[in-house]
Amino acid sequence: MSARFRDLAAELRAAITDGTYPPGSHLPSESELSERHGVSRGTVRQTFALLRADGLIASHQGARRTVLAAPRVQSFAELRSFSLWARSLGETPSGRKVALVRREASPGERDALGEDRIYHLTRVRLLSGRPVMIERTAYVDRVGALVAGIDTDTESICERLAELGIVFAHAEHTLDAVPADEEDAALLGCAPGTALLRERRRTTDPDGRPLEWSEDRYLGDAVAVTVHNSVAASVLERQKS
Amino acid sequence: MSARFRDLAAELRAAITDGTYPPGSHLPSESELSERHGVSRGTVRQTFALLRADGLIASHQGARRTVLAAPRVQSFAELRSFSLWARSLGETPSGRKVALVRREASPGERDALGEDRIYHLTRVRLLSGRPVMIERTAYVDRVGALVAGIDTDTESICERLAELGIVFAHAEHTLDAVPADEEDAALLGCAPGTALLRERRRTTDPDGRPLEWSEDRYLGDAVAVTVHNSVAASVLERQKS
DNA sequence: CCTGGCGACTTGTATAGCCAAGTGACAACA
DNA sequence: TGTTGTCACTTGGCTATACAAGTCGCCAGG
Repeated sequence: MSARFRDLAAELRAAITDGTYPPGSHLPSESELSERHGVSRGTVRQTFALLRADGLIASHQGARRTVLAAPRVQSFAELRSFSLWARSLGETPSGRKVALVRREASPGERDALGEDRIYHLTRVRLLSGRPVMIERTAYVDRVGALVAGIDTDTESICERLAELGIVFAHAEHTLDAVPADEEDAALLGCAPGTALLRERRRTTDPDGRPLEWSEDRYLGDAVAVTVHNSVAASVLERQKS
Repeated sequence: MSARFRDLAAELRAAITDGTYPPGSHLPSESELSERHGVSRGTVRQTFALLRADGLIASHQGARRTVLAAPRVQSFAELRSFSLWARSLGETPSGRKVALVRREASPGERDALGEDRIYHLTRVRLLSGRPVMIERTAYVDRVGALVAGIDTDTESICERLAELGIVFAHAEHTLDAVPADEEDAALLGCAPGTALLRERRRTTDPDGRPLEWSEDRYLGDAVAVTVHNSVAASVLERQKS
């Protein structure tokens, strides 16, 4: 169906997950896999490149590849979708729309999205009934028009947009800590000054065109963000604010 | 010197940086580059794979590759090394060792590092004289022994360890927000309860063996962390704490 | 028992070529 | 004018081969 090396990667991922190749064990050699699956060595190498980018395996010239860890599911999608993430934890996600307006873009929003008019959505997200984050998102006009047609309290925006053909491909996140202001405190039901984890996110489609610009604030004692990086696939930067 | 495709990637990165190929422009085709540089098309494709993993270019079947953004320097190394990062901002990094002891590992440390005895270092890091973070790091015995021989107030631990043959290859970071406790406040010179960005980090060598386990706390209004991810090279996970 | 060297195996890098599938510009046509 | 079809070009996917360089086990010799 899809490309052969993707199928093979999925197969190996599954084999790692089900314990055929536990962490610390060695994978079959390139030539063995190529013979067993009837593909060339080049295709097997493309497969390994995928697994390596995910941090699943280590490789060294001369030695067989080593399994480092079991695969984690869908990290990119999970990071963008509160609903997906919540369900993966066995929690029930919900939301409460505070406001959705179409308005002039602020200078920061115009800078991030490159448009003069934007849709702005404020939502409180709850995990099993408890408020844990505030979402303040500016959508590009084209996307915002679609968002306006979604029942944001019951549906997953991210999943609906995917069905409508909006593809989120890249995201840049900036994380820092801020004290809760009066509005945050009222929406989250915490004391003003409580430590919040702030995530500012700019998401683009596969061509690098901006789709959304969001500032989310999480209750510090309810949510953490984890990042995995490696010299091979480097993706992080520290920044002064 | 190094592999041809790495040289070519460095050359293209430089060309993007210096404006030869500004963001939004199109790169030469694979065949043109292969001919111009006297390499095969396969080698050119390896080059593009590197640039793509860094989020620098977009590619589509049938159309030439598009430049998305200018390259950022050294993200992985910068994230690990406070000194490198500070110098890249034009600031003067410094540190003050609070304590370095060899002791029994706590349960959490034993879990992260897999050893019973560890070295534990507490340091305050300053940016141009102002304290901005507290570093509390547990080193695996082998590495800690080397750290003990480093003048931690003047040298960069990370750079010294690299010279001594310790290679940091993968890191997993967990980020959340916490209020400053009494000790934090005293070390950073802020009020207790101030919002701090907490980064817990586990770093391993290329084979996945743990090297260090650190809990760093940043002044929220002085430092932020940025993360870049994409569907192609997915590296992030949100986590309940 | 330990050391050194040999050799089979494995991964890294590079080459050359093939076909499929998508893009984009241009020409012909209605 | 607007549409449609064609065609050169480009990237995606795959095969086959070659050699370099590193690893690991094994065996001979001290």
